[in-house]
Amino acid sequence: MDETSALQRRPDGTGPGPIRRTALHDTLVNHLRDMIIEGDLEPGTRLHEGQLGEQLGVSRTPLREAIKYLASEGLVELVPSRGAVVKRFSAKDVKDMLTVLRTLEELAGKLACEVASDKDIVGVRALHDQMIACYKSGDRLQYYKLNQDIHSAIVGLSQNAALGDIHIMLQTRLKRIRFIGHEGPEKWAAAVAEHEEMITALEARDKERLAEVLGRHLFNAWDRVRDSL
Amino acid sequence: MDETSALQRRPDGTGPGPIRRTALHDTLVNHLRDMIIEGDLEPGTRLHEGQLGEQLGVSRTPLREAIKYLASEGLVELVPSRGAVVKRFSAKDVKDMLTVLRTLEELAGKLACEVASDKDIVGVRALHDQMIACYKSGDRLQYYKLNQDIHSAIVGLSQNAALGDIHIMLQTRLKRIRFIGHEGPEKWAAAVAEHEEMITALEARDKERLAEVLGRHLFNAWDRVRDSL
DNA sequence: CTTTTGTATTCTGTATGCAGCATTTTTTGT
DNA sequence: ACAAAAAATGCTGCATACAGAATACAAAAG
Repeated sequence: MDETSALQRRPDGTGPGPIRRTALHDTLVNHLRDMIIEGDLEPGTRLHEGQLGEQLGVSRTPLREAIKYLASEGLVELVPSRGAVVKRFSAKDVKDMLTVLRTLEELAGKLACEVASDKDIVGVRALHDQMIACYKSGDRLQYYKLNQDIHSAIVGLSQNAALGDIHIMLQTRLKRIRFIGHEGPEKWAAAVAEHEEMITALEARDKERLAEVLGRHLFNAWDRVRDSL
Repeated sequence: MDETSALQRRPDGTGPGPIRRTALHDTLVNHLRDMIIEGDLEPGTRLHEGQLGEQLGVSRTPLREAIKYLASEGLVELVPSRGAVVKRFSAKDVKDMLTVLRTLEELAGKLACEVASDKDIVGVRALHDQMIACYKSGDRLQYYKLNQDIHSAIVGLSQNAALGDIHIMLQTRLKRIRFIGHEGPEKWAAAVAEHEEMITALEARDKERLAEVLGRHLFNAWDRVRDSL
């Protein structure tokens, strides 16, 4: 087995040069976050510093720092004298998060209609068209990714940094849930229709309509995942 | 001036063993947060690990972990190879945060009217009465603290953990700003009047009214601090 | 006098070592 | 054989040590 862990190698594996271009801290945080989101580390799992560190090829010190960072993000929980465990979200937790997310996206939609430039709106439209293409070709994974990107992009249009921060945070906490919820074809179609409506409202800069669609979209999202909890 | 803060007993001290009941991590995080909020560490200041550690009587390792935690909270910024600096918020940043906070408190108010128990509402009323007493006696510091407590309490009534988390985070980021903004007597009176309205609406479980007052209250708060930026 | 370059110092980033607490296993008493 | 106590194991929490990067300083060249 290759002793140099994947963490310390460049992602694209291109030629020689500095092994590390991004700070190890960020890399570690991202990697751990992905492991949690993708279920490599299930909720309730203890984050074993020694073992995990060896597995990733780093010593305990930077690993602990990354864990503390994630704890502040709310993905893991720190238990005194006992380390960190992956946080477990109840159905109510998820519903609560979606309630907040809904309100925030409604706000973002309204702000976006007010302050976004035409060019930026065209950019979102482009993402949307890509997403539709993925829908038609049945590329679920890419669809899912673009879906998230679109929502983030709309939040970005609002040009409110705090709103962006919190949105990302909530999206991250929910990602693991959504990762599971694979809705059936008819629900999928409904979601796509909602997206069509969204982009139309945005292009028309119709604040109220956009907010309403965004809210409904998330409400339906809750409906789609509630069974799988 | 007491230079040695009692974060931890020094090993060379001959006194009885250091009594550590709360985890050092939490203590450090809270202490650093306070230092930032109260202006001991001004925006733009570099967090000097060696010096700061010696000052607080802890080694660099737990200090760094606390800093990473605060970085995730958004109070400090991590610059690769250069450590951490206290984050500086522009006037627009503050306005953006207040915009989000406003929306969240409106949501919290509506939810609170729906799900809060009568007993809990009585509890908020008690805080309110205390605060009024502080207003009449001119105790600004305690007034300020109770003010925050009331807002947090209303959010608490909504029984939405995610909402609570985010609210605390935004309040924390804004605390330092508010710490500066000392409004004059007439504005203070206006704020108190708004609080009276709030508690009335809450006791009547009047969702829309409570949301409206909370929103107006924060909008005015922005007016009160905008000059001092 | 200004600019540049080489050197020294300081600070961050990471690894390692040690002590204390938790938990589990073994031992002992009934 | 079973329960309780005691020892042993493993892990976390903190401190220290070391290496590399960045900055500050100084000397030399233009």
